[in-house]
Amino acid sequence: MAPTTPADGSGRDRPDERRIRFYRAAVDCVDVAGLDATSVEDVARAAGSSRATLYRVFPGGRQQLITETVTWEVARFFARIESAVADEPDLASKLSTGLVVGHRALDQHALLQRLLRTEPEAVLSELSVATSLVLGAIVDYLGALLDRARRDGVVRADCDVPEAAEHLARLYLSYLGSPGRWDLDDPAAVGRLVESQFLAGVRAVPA
Amino acid sequence: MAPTTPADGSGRDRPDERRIRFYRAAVDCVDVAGLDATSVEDVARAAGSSRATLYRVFPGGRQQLITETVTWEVARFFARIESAVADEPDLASKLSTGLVVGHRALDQHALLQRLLRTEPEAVLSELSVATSLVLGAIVDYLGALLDRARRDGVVRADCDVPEAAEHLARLYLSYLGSPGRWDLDDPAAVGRLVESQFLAGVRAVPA
Amino acid sequence: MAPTTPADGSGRDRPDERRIRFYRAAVDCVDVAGLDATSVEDVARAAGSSRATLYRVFPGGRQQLITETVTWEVARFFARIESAVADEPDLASKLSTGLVVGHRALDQHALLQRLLRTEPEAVLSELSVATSLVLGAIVDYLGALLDRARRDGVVRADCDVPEAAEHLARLYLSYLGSPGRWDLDDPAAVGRLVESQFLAGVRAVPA
Amino acid sequence: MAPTTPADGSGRDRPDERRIRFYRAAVDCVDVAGLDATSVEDVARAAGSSRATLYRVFPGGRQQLITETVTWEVARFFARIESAVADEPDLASKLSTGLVVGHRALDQHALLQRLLRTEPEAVLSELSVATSLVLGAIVDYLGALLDRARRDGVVRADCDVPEAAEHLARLYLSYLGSPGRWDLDDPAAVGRLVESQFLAGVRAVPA
DNA sequence: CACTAAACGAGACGGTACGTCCCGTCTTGAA
DNA sequence: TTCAAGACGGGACGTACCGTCTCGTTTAGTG
Repeated sequence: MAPTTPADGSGRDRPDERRIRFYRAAVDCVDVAGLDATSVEDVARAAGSSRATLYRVFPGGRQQLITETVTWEVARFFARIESAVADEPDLASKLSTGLVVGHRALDQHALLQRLLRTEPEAVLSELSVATSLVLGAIVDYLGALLDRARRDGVVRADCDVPEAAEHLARLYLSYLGSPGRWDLDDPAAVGRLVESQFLAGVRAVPA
Repeated sequence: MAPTTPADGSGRDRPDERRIRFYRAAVDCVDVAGLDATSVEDVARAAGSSRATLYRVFPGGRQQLITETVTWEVARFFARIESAVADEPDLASKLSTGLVVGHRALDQHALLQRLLRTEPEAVLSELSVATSLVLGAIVDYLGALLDRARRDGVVRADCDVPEAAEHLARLYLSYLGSPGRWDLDDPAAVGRLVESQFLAGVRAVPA
Repeated sequence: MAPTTPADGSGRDRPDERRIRFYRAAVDCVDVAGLDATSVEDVARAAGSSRATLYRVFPGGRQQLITETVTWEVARFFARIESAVADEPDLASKLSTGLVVGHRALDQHALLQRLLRTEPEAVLSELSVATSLVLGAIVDYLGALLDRARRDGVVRADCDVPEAAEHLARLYLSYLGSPGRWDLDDPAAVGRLVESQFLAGVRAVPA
Repeated sequence: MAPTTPADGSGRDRPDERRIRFYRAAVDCVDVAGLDATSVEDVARAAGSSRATLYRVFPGGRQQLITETVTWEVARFFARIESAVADEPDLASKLSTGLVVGHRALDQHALLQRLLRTEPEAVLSELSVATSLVLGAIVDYLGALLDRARRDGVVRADCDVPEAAEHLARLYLSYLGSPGRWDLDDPAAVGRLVESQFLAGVRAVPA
């Protein structure tokens, strides 16, 4: 629970860094004690700051602090997935890897784990709020991929790209959130999942 | 904010009725003032009871009250959809009607609206918790429908029913939650959505 | 903490016995847990009864129960001293024995000890209330003794008996309550105390 | 029931003043409504403060507040007597005046009156607790007086001063608390009381 | 011996106060 | 000026107890 120290040794840091230090502190605290048991005082102390300063940075108080922190953390979560997927060559492998990596990251993500386990009632909401934004981002990302795939002939020419992208994004988030009968730790199973549920409708018929 | 009165004029009612009276009171309060601004006292008063009794009924306190209330309300929400869908003849129309009715209900549902608008951070979580249960229920429901549809020859014989049911359920919840580009108020559009995104993969090829 | 059982085996007993059973139960409870930590429920259970019955016996509730119990216990306390003193032949020895026995009884009296130690704020009051009554009783008792002593020539003939009796009673209660520099466990010291402080003014001058 | 205002107009005052403001508020409340009917909230409001602050000042809660308040009030009570007695020339008149003034003060003291009348069960206890301290203080005070009186030849040379001082102190408190047959409003009677019961044994025999 | 009346145990309930905790605001003093 | 430190009012929480009430059962007297 050591205070998240500033990046440099200087006493004062740039506003953004200070803001992020609060994010980190909030994540740490929630990680350890849960959301309800985390007070503004706790976060301020963990950030090596005082409550007064926290309220100066987040005039909206606790509410704003939590909201921004979750948003920030979710963004980092998906950014990590995106970078892991960047190297994959084609759409199918990007989807598969995205599911596997995302699932593993979710497993190892202490914050989300903690929250989903003990207080599902507070955090997933934020995540859900973020969902629409996230969905849009993923739709854009997949849209670009699909576009290229169609030009490459991997995807049916009559495929409505935006529609299909949204469809894929929805499925991706749905399976990532609750895998149901699918074992996302098994790459082969994930491959089958992607093939049968995600891409069945868009694959170009092999001549 | 009139107290939700007991069904009958008797002073004492059956335990279940009293519990449900608390549910109703909680829904009303959250409806009016929001979740964070709703105190245990408020709910007790709205239920025509006292705080002490509320704590006797819900030893878990505020947490238990909220959790049970949201679960109860979500159950009622889907029960309403189910009954609206009961009369529809086939799978496609059930799905379409389910989307339309569900979307409209969501629009008119003051509680969820209120919560999604002002405090997304608390309620969707509950909903998310419920999601797994809800998903399971819908999967079962659709599974039975698909089974019969396959026997009737409407669905491909080689369709993996459980897999397809889960798929449909996921899509249903996803589109219900955030329709994206689709206008769920337009039955024709919904028909196209169901046909192209939901059933494309399972339809028996018309001989 | 076993319930103080009725004197006879019958289920119902005379009202007075039941009342006294409540007194005993209250004394036991206060003895063990202190006054503030003793609830009406505790006393009722210790008396092998129910709260409802206790309220039927003591309509004044907790207040009445406590008041009556303390009064009863104080009466018993002084009654014990009186019986111990009954056998002593003359005034001086009655006073001495009364001090010694009273002091020892006070030491061994768990209730008063407990109360004086942990919650001086509640019990001595009752005792103080009782004081006026107790004072009167002791005055009467000592008045009779002095009367006879004067007739016997042990006490000066010009002694104002009521005045002297009150004087002695005051001194008795004062030294019993807080012995100060006197060791009430040492009979010789008590003898000197009685002689010098109590009786110096009333002794007949030996011819 | 107007809030006891701070001495100066400043918003913040010295800790001691605030503490005393709580004392005064507590005395006022108990004065008006009785001890049992006085809640912590009442005292806080009467002190122009909040419950939270009261608990910060008195971590022991209601118990500590009451105990300290009674101690403070008793000290003020005797201090008032002491100052009234300061001008009297000799021991006898100091005792007489002390009895008269103390009796009158007791009569006019709303708090003690109130408590002795309605809830003897709570306050006298505190007073009793204080008794040992008070007794010691009075013993010291009277001891000094007696010492000088003996040097002046007013008191017998063989008088055991500490013993006599304690004796007088006990009598003083006893008669002050319950005057019995003596009318403490009649200075002549008080004079006789002091002469016959207090000083008879210590007076130097007029040559 | 059955039958009624009263006493009792059990427990739910409203109300109230307690002590704790935390939030958001404010002031003060030091860097 | 900016920040840390911390006091303060306000308010909700969960707990505990009180005093009242209603049940259903047991006990004791009476026809």
